[in-house]
Amino acid sequence: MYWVFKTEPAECSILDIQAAGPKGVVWEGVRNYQARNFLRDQVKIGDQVLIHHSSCAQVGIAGVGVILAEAYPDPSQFQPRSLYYDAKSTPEKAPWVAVQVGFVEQFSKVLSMTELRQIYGLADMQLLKKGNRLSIIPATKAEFDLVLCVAKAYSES
DNA sequence: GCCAACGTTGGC
DNA sequence: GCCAACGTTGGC
Repeated sequence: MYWVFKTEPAECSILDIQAAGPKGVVWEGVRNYQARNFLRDQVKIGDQVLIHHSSCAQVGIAGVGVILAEAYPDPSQFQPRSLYYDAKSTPEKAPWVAVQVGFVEQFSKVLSMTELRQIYGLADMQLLKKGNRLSIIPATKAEFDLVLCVAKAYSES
């Protein structure tokens, strides 16, 4: 499948994923049940992920990642010092999961939402829908390919 | 910092 | 299990 993962670049940017090397980064801190369900049940090894930078100066899709490891208990839920600590989590009953995300490519330019909205074929993309707050969003192959195509067009211009 | 759109909580 | 109040997300 194809996905859009939202991240705050101050936390984990496309460059951080690149810097992490072949092991990739731990995609942790998802604390929304709908997003958790996607992560736990449907995100599979080899799935490709559009990395979307949010809450920052340059909001938009910054590059591509790939799933290197499927859902396992999110370590941050057990760490009292972590922002993502969940006092109710126990090793027996751990509701939150993490995956491992590896680097594929960084776009030559962050694709903003206004730019993407202008692309014929992306009109129905969930990421672009008003009020969308999910941090793990499924995308279609057509949408994924189109976004890559737009990124490529920019890199050649 | 505004505010729309959700998600979560808790009294009943 | 309803629903109002409150909290959070996130683009702008």
